[in-house]
Amino acid sequence: MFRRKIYDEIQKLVPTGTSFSVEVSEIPERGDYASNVALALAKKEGKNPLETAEYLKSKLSREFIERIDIASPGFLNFFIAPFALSISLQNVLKNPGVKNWVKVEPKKINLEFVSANPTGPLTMANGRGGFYGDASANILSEVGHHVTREYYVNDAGNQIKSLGLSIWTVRSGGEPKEGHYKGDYIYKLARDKRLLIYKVAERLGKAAADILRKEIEVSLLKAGIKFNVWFYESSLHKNKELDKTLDLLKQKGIAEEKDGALWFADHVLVKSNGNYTYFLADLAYHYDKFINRKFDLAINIWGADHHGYVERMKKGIEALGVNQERLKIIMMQLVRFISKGQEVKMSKRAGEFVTLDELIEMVGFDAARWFFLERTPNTQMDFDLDLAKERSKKNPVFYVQYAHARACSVAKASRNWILGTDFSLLKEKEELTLIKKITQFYETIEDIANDYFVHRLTNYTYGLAQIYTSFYENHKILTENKKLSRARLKLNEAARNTLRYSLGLLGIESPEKM
RNA sequence: GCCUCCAUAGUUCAAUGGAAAGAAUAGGGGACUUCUAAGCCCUAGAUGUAGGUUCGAUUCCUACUGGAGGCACCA
Repeated sequence: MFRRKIYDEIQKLVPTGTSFSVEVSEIPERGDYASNVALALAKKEGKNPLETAEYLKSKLSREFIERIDIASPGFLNFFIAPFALSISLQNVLKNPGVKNWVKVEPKKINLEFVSANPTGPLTMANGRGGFYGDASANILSEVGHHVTREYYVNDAGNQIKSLGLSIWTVRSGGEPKEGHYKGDYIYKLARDKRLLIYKVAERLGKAAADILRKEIEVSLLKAGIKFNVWFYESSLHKNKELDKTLDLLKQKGIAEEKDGALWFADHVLVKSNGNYTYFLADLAYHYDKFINRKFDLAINIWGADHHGYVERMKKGIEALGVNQERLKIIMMQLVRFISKGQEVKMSKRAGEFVTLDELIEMVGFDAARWFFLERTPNTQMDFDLDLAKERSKKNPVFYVQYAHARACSVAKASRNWILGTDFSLLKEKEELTLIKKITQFYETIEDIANDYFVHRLTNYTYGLAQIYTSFYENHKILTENKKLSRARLKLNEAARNTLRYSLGLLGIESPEKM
C-alpha cells in the first residue's frame, strides 16, 4: 500500500541505515502521509532540513503522488492522487486478502497464552490474555506465519496436591483449611462420582485437575478462544526432559551446587530435598519449544504478576544456547473489576471470583471480546461490571456491527443495473476519506505483525465504522444517477468487506441485520 | 528496602520522538423526516509535580507525589 511505497522510494534516496518514518497524517492540510526523513538526515549529517526536503522532493517519483509539500521544520507531506486511490480501491475489491499486500518472512511461531492452572474455573481476569492471544494468533496466521496456539497445563506441582487435599477435606465433611482451594466448585467436585474412587490426595488432585482442564476448554470455546495444543507439564517429567535440560546445564558448567541445592545464577533448579523447581520445568519446556519442536519464535502472553520472571527466563534460554530474541514475552497488566464503586477482589484460593462464563453471560460474547481487545496490554484497566451490563447497547462494538449491517442492507437493496464501474466518479470528501481508510487496513495489519499490538486493529475498526457511517449519512448510495450509484455501491462493498474482515480477525460476529 | 508497570477531558480509553494530543460517554446547540436514528453535523473540555536531553517530549533521562504488582529451596 501507499505507506510502504513511499517508504521504499525514500529509502532508495538516502544513505542506508537512515532511520525515518512515514506515517498517516491526521490533519487534511498535511496530506495523506508525512515523513520526517529530512529532519532525520539533518540530525545525522548536519544538513539544513529544508534543503534536504527540497532535494528529496525533486527526486521522488510522482507515479501515485499528486503533490508533495514541505512544511517547517522539514516535514514532507504527501498527497495521494485520486486516480491512485481508485486503483487501490479496485485492487482491494479484487484481492482483499492480507497476504497480497503485507509481506512477512513466514515463521514457525508458538503462541502460548492463558495457561491458567487447572485448579479452578477460568476467571474473567483470564479473559484479557485469552482474547488478546486468540486475536494475535488470528492476525499472525493471516499474514502468513505458521502459528501454534498452545496452552501449558500445570499438572505436576504442589497446587495439584493442594487441590486434592481441598476436595478430600470437604468430602470428609470438613471445611477447607488455610492454603486450600475454596469456592463452590470444590464442593461440586467433592460430590463428583467420577472422583470417588480416588483415596490419595495426589491422584485425587490429578483426576480433579483433568476434569477442570476439560471444563476450561469448554469455557474457552464459548469465549471463542481456540487452542491446538494442550501441553502437559507432566509429559516433560515422563519423558525425562527435566533431566536432559539439567544435564545440559551441568555440562556447560552453568548449574552450580550450593547449600545442597543446584542453582542457576540466583535461582534454584533442584531443591536440597531433591525436588525440581518450576523454573527448571519451564526451562525444559522452552528447550522443548525451541530445540525439539524447532519454533523460530515463541510468544508468551503472561500476567503482570510474572514480570519478575522475564529476565530469568531469557537468561535461562540463552544458557541453553537459544538466542533470547526468539522469546517474546507480552505482559498483560491486571484488570480491576469494579462493582458499586468498589473493587471486586478475586482469589481463586479463597473461592472469590467471577468466572469467564459468567462474564460472557453478563455482557455478551462480542462485547466482552471487544472490551478486552480495545486496550493496550501494558496499561491496567478498570472494568465496571455495572456499567458493562447497563450500557451494553452503547458498547462501541454495536456501533461497528451496525455499520456493517447497514452496508449489507444497502447491498441487498441494490439491483445490478449496469456493468462496469467508473471509480473516478468518487470524488466527494467522505468518499475519498473512506477509500484511504480502507487501504490503511493493510497498514494496520502490517504494524501488528511487527509489534503484536492487537488493540490497533480494534481502534482502526472503530475508526473505519465512523468514516463509513459519515459517508453513509452524507451521501445517498442508491440514486437516480446509475453510474454514480454503481461506483458508490462498490465503495460500500469494499467498506463492508473490510469491516467483516477486521471483525473476523478479532473473533467478533458481523451480523447482516440488527 | 530493591525492582517492574502505570498516571492524559467530569468518566472510560487512544496517540512507532513529530506539526494544532484523538475518540467514546456525560454536557450545550443543530439538521433531516428519503438505502437501518443503536445514526449524522456543530460546540466546550485533558498530558500528576519539578528539572534535564532534543530543532521538537504524553513518549527518553533524573527526582518527587499517587496507584498496581513483583522481589521464596512457592507454583
